[in-house]
Amino acid sequence: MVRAPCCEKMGLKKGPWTSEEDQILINYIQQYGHGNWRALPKQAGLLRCGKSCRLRWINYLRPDIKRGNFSREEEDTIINLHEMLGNRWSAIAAKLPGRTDNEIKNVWHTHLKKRLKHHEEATGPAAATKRRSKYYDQVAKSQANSDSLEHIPVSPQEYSSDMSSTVTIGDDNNDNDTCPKAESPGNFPEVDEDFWSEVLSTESSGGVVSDFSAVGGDPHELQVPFSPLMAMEPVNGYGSNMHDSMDFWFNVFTRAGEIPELPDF
DNA sequence: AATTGCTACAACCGCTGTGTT
DNA sequence: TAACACAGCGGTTGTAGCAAT
Repeated sequence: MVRAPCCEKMGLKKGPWTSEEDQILINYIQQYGHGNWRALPKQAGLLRCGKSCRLRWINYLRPDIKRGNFSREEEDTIINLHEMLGNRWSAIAAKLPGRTDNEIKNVWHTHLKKRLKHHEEATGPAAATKRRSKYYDQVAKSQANSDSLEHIPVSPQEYSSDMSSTVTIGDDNNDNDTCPKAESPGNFPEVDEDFWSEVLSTESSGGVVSDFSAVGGDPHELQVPFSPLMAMEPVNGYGSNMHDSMDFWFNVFTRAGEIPELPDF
């Protein structure tokens, strides 16, 4: 079996879609659905590759697409989700009904990155880290208080609107500084290479790390409840992408019963 | 009015994950 | 189990439109 090229270069159109093409695609999908994108253009009579049709439908023609500018609330949500999820645009889009990953990615690169940069210039370079730590601090507090997610800030406004009151690294006078260790690499517990390689190999082989004593330590020593994102960072040194590791680490730690699941935004 | 530079966004490209044979 | 097809994802590019000069 020989794999066919993704796109037949010969005779297939590229570039901006015309309104006629849009209409053909809409009519076809409304009538037959889009079971097989690869076969769709031929059946619909379009000189496009399936990939192009899929992108056009998902990013532009789908009836549930929300057009127009992003609201301030949506922008805040993107910023905060981006802090937690990184460049996982589809995951972010899943939390914003009617918005596509492509659209969110564009908005991020054209507006929000700048907005965030200006904001951090005004509030200090560690603002994002503080906000992130504050979020996880509240997760930890909530778990300690009630074992529920009831008090976790689930809207961006709840945990970003009062950034001015967030903690400062090394500010011993700040009573709110409940999570200094998560912010200060110097206080982050030492974890030897064996731990991370063992965790990685255990999970990649399909296993679940539930006995941390077997791989080098007690999860409490890692302060996992306070800072799962910090805990991910050492993995970078082993060639993994930090953001792609997000699900991996949450799986590891939540299944180990150490932190609650992230709230559903 | 013409030119240049910038911004926003649609679309493409290459890669990865998953299901199927 | 390997090879493949396909869908989906994220990075990048191309270009239209606008503002500044």
